[in-house]
Amino acid sequence: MITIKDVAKKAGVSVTTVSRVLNNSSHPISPETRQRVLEAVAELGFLPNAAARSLQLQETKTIGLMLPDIANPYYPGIVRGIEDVAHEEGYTIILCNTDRSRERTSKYLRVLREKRVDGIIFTGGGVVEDASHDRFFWREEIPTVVIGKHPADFPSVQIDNVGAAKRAVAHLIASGHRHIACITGPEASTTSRDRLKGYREALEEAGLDYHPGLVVTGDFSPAGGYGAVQRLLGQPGLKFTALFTHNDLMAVGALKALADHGLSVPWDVAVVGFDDIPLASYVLPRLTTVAVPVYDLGLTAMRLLRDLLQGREVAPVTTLTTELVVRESA
Amino acid sequence: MITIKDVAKKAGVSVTTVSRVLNNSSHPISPETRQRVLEAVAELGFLPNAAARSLQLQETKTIGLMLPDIANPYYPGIVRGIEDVAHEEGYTIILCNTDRSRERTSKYLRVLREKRVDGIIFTGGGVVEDASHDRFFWREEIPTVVIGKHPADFPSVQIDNVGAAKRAVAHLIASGHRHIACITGPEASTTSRDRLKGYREALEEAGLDYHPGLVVTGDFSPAGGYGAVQRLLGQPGLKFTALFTHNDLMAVGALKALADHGLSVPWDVAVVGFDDIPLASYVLPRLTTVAVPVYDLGLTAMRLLRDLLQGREVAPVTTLTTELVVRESA
DNA sequence: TCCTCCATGGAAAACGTTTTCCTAGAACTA
DNA sequence: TAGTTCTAGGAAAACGTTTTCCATGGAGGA
Repeated sequence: MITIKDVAKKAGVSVTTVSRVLNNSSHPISPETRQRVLEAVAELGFLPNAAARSLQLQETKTIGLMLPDIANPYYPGIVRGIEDVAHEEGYTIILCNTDRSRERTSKYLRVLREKRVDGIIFTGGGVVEDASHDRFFWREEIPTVVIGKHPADFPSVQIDNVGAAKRAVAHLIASGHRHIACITGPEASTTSRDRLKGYREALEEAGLDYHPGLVVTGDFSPAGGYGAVQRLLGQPGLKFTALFTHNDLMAVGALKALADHGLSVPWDVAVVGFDDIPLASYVLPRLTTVAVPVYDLGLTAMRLLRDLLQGREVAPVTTLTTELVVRESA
Repeated sequence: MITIKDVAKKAGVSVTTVSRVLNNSSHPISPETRQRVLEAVAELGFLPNAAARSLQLQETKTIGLMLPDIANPYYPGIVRGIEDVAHEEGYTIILCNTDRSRERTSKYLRVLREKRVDGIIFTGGGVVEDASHDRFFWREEIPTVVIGKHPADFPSVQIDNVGAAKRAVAHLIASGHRHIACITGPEASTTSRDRLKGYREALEEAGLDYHPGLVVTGDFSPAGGYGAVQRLLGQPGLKFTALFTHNDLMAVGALKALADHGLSVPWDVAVVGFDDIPLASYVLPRLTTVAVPVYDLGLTAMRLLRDLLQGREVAPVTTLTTELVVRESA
């Protein structure tokens, strides 16, 4: 590997000088010298060693991105948003799939700390039980911003889950539905809790009774949605004409389950999802859902982190707006 | 930040010794000393600085992953496969979205080289025009494995695109179809070229004529598939009862276009896609498609890279098998 | 003429590790 | 007993940068 010394030798100057021209330091350099250095750099194809640089500068221009699972279609949009501004700002991203597992999370956190990442963006950790764990692992203070909710008090970017859910359910009610089932995420998910809260608020506001039998818990996966619908349909006396699922993946599973049972959407049962993942508009019938601005979520998260790293003050929580996009399923 | 020196001081030993116990070097260390060091490490919460380590060891335990766009549902599965073995092997992944842009690609390549990544996994670069460009940027020899085809001769993991396409089209023919349209990817895509080749071979083998008017080019996106179908339908005398699209995303767009035209699938026109992205089995009608083992593609790519990094010989090309999964659309 | 200041450049320390030599004593071997 | 081999540990060089000082020579001011 070719180093700054080789460049210095070739240009007939000291490494100091090479470093200065490469970083266009304010220290004066004669035009001829600069020229010679640049030529040497080009001829040798020199690229500074980032490790050496980081060691000296105490910054890595790298950030860690922790999310549950990149294979979940909810996340790639976020990642793209993050990556686009990171790239623009000269940061590089280390991808960490946590699988929401405590072990994987802390193992990755350790690596990120060893690598001395400048910052961390964390998402999908809104799991109440893990509070102590999370706080524990972050004691070291590395600048962090969170997408969604998190027990520790990092700056966060979120959406108004309860409000959005409430509007979604209100839409169903406005369409005349009185018996609205609900498929939630895992019990521990704060996101799902908020969406459930919105569901209940919408019901209450419309003077409708909350019927616990109508809410079944899923796991945010299509299979979970499919199973949930089967459980719903399996209860003899249970009647419902609409379905609110806490994410699109489950909605898609639900759609299939409904079709398998010969129920047609939206005639027999209307369904509205949450997230507006890309596939939502391609499924048949096209899914009515709450559009979460995933790309923007990522974008602003990274911007916040950048501000944090530049020592600026950032808002403790910034809320992005969602939109109910009405398509064919409800 | 706390360093190895602090640990050494606290344990009353030299940094040499600390380093030795931390790396369980073969150099003998008395149990008591080891104990004292470990305690100091734990008490201080010391984590070695990876930059300093890399500088000395000349390895970063980091690999670069270059792909067109993580938001394309074809890729997350691959990434997961890569990440899982990387994590297991102690490697960390830097994510690079190239957008298939020459500029972004070379900018990222530069960063990866500055960061001295131990290796690179490249995918989605099978674009013939870029041969010189790619070769140029890789002249520096950093161990690389490629998923799919690539002009430079790196070890690669691929699938048999022509064979798979041929079998898919043969399936349509076996179902009695004689007029089979085809929606391709961009002209420059080698993947698409291979799939087109398979299409023609299947036709030829069945003694059917190849009709250029039946193949229209898309761009691997749903919108591209939608538009392609419209163009097909817009040609007055054109008749086709089946459609082979070069990826599922376009198939999904095609499904929608067909529905919008009042054509029912598979009765009026049968469609088969390619990739078997997760959504393929949730779209209605469920999509018949060629299942590409994306996770395994990533898995083996990373394993190959690991072998490469360990100095082992690896096969120049390893081909994974695909499977035609017949669902409802054809 | 002497002094000061500026333009230009370099030497060396520092960043935090790993590893190559060394050293010193203890335990063998002959 | 004398030499050799282990065991246990440390000093310092090296990895490749950036940056703080310091040096030199010429220009400008008195």
